[in-house]
Amino acid sequence: MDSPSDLFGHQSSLISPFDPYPNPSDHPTPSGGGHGAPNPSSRPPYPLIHHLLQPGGVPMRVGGQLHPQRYNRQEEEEEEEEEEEMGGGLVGVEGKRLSGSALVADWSYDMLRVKRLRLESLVKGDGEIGLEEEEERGRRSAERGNRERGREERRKEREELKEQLEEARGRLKTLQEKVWKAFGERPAQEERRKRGGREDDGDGGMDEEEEEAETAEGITEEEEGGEIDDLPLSFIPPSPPFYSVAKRDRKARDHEKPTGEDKRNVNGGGGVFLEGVLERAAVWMGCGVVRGEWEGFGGGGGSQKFAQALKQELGSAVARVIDRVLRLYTQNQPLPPSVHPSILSSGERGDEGGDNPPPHAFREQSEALPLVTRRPDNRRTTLLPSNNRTHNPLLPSHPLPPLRQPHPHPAFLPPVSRHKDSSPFLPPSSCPLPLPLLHYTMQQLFTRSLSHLPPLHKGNVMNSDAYMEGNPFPPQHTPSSSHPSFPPLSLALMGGLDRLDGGMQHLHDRERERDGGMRGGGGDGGMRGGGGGDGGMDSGMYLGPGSISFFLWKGERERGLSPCHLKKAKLMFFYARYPSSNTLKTYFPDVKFNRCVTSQLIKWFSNFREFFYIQMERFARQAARDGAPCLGREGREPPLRLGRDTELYRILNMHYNKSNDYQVPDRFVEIAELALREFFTAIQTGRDSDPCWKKSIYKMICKLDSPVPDSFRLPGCPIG
DNA sequence: AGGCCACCTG
DNA sequence: CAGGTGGCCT
Repeated sequence: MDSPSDLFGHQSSLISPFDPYPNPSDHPTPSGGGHGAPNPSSRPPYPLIHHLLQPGGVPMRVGGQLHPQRYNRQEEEEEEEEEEEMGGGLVGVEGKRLSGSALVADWSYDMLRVKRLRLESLVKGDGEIGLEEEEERGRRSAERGNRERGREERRKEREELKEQLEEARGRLKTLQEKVWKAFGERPAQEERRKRGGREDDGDGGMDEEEEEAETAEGITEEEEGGEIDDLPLSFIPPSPPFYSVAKRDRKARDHEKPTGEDKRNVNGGGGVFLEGVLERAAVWMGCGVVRGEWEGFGGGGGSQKFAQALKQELGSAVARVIDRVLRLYTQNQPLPPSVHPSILSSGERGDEGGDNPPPHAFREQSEALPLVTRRPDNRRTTLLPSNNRTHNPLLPSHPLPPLRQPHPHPAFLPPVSRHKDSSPFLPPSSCPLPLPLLHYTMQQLFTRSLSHLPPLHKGNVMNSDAYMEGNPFPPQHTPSSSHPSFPPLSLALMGGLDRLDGGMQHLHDRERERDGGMRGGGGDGGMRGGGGGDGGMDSGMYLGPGSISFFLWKGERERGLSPCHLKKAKLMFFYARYPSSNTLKTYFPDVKFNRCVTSQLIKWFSNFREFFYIQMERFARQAARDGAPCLGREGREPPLRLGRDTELYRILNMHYNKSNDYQVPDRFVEIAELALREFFTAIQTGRDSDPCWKKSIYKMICKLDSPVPDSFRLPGCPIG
């Protein structure tokens, strides 16, 4: 079952698989009785924990009695120890295994002691019965005394816990208010009132009476189990933004956790995000307090744990909010005055920045969503995907359902009709819709997100936007082995949460290392561009000290390429025919890049291009020969148009989108048409006799890479 | 020299 | 889709 340590992947069983006596029930119990009990002396009793078995070494054995509660407390203490170990990151696995073994071993030890006493009493004859009874009476009396002392101690503990609870409540309240304040939201009281469907008194928070009653009644094992059962809500790992409800549900099933709250968080208004965050944090805290895990907020471990819990929940929620806001922003946000539309075309023209755009705005945008592409001459140029929202690949090319796009904007009309007459070397650039991500503070983003969050939409055939909604993770991303990490974009924007984070410097270092490698230009010369045009591919990904990199789960980037990555690469080909190695690194965040992997990915795209060009040439020749009956419906489609009902379209879709789970972007259709016409013209004019006749076409295609949707930054497979 | 490319081949 | 090769570029 989940426990607070789950959150950090430290749910390592308290019973070590290497423990020679993994299951206490395997050992003779007092009630089970019977002969043939294992002789403690014949099996060296728990050498690993021998020192713990020394007198006074095991606090839970009170007066030789078994105290389940004490065991529980011991267990909790050990959990705390584990978490402290995690926090410090200094204690290895052995330490945890040791504590788990100690627990079992002590129990076994007590069992054996009782068993031995019973055996002794059985072996002794009737003559000794009187003495035995005397001893037994004395022992019982002592046990009664011990029990009473135990009760007394427990009562004191409960009182202490109660005090700690009160203190914890106060601190939680303070924290909550700080959180609300930080996000400019309504006060906590209002929040609690709204949440208080089950709370009649409007007192908010957890039901105090109920909770206190629980605390006062003492903590039985059953109640402990109940508390633990409540935990999962608190320990749902950070879900990736755009994680579809269906996938979330499946994921949640894997976690054996209820999903209602998460669904609500996804579908509901933004306020519910924080609601869920604080609620779960409160649940966490409540559990921790009731279970006596905390030594008070000032006790170090407790406050740290709560801070981490709160941070995690906030991080998860904020990541979703940010991504949703960004998506909404690309749909609805008018052009801010600080960003001039011209930067779009300049960026797209490959002007390498230049002096045109307002430097700060330009840089910030390019930091957010630059796109590095490459020319056939092996040079790179940095484009500005965020400015290319005219062809916003985040948006479906067809009209959205009303709920998804309540305020249609002319800029989002299908781009085909707009650009078909433009020069093939000048990518369409009308009606730019920049994305001034970093002009908005966290608070602004959050506030905006709270105002209008449309419900999710999921269709059978996913367009790019739907992809963003429902980016699942490949089957191999099992909950135990991998938790989704946040997309870098969110990571960059989530730095505001760092204040809640203490350290995790080693993770940050790893993140910085990754970032440095990418920003350093990868292996092939890096990016060009003057002015403030390019801040590097991942400038927006830089993570400050103690940053959100905390949310990257260990091992996330320790993988090579999988069939899912191939699939993703194919889908990515719709946007980028010539992705740079930096681009690949950006959009395959769960892949550990080395020279081999990079080459592999580049080879894939090389193969994709090869197939693409072969088909283009083939159909162009066919069109030149037969008058293009293979393209478009005769008499209705203009010549050399790649209708979605054409054979070429079918072939391309079959190759790059075999499972048909992705709608081919209009942009790709445009580019295919363009390539088709170029091949066609070259063939008709006889240029194809030139051995280098294809190069110009390649060069053209190379310039037409589109921004890859941000959703591709998510790790794993794009479509389930 | 190393990276990336198109091209060829299996 | 992978392996190999040669060309081009930095």
